Amino acid sequence: MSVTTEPISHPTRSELELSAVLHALSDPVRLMIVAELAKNQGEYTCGSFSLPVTKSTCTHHFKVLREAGLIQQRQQGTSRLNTLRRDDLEARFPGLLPTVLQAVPDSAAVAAVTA
Amino acid sequence: MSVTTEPISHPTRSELELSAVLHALSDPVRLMIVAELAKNQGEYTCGSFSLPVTKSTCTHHFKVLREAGLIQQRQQGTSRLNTLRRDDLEARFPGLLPTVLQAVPDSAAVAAVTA
DNA sequence: TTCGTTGTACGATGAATGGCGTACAATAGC
DNA sequence: GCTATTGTACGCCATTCATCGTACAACGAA
Repeated sequence: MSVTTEPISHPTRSELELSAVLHALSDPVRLMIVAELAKNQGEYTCGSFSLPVTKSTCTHHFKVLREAGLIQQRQQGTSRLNTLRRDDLEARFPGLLPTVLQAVPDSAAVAAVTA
Repeated sequence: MSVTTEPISHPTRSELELSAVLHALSDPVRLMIVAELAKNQGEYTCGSFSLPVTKSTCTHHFKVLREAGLIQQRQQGTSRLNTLRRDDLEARFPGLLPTVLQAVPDSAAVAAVTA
């Protein structure tokens, strides 16, 4: 990708805010992303999700998720690898992520990881 | 209050949507309201919360909470009594409400029930 | 009946949001 | 070196959102 030499910044564990996290999760597209990341452990490129939006909108959603502290992004070559910040979330808001994920409707599973 | 003869409508249990619930909870003011309602069992008038916003903004937030299915509103005289829809939420999204409430910072408790 | 209380309705406003297209930067591969 | 891939940046747009002020409706109490 590009990164334009800007370092990828993430909030620290203690900076995580409940409102921000809930807001990040309140969008269906972002909920799909998180649900997919949660389903399989590991790192996934942005492009590996088949989302119902364009590339640029995707970038936007990943940015929101990152800034809210839900995901970690790491640059590798031209792609950006995404990981769920399970541990940090669990430490700050115990049980929140698993509970929300359990409530995600299966219809959101349409966002299958294609790669 | 007024009600203007409009009946108060609520979504049914099966109509509750995760995104809407999370969105409703993603605002600090609404989170305070819900936290306060959760702390004490029972019905509370809108005016019994000391919130950092004006009356009209309050009305707005209570409406959002009601339309998302988080609270139940019942008219009694000039006031409107609010209750948390614990059972419905628990049935539809098990564990969600308790988990979120547990994550609410104490600073939100500033919104004390005055009456 | 006349206030005072409680809360809604409506309209305005500024900020944020989600969406898109285009341009381009960085790297991988040929 | 050239090209394809991956993803960001930026600008634009329409919509939603949180907030407020004012007006007013409904009811209780004096």
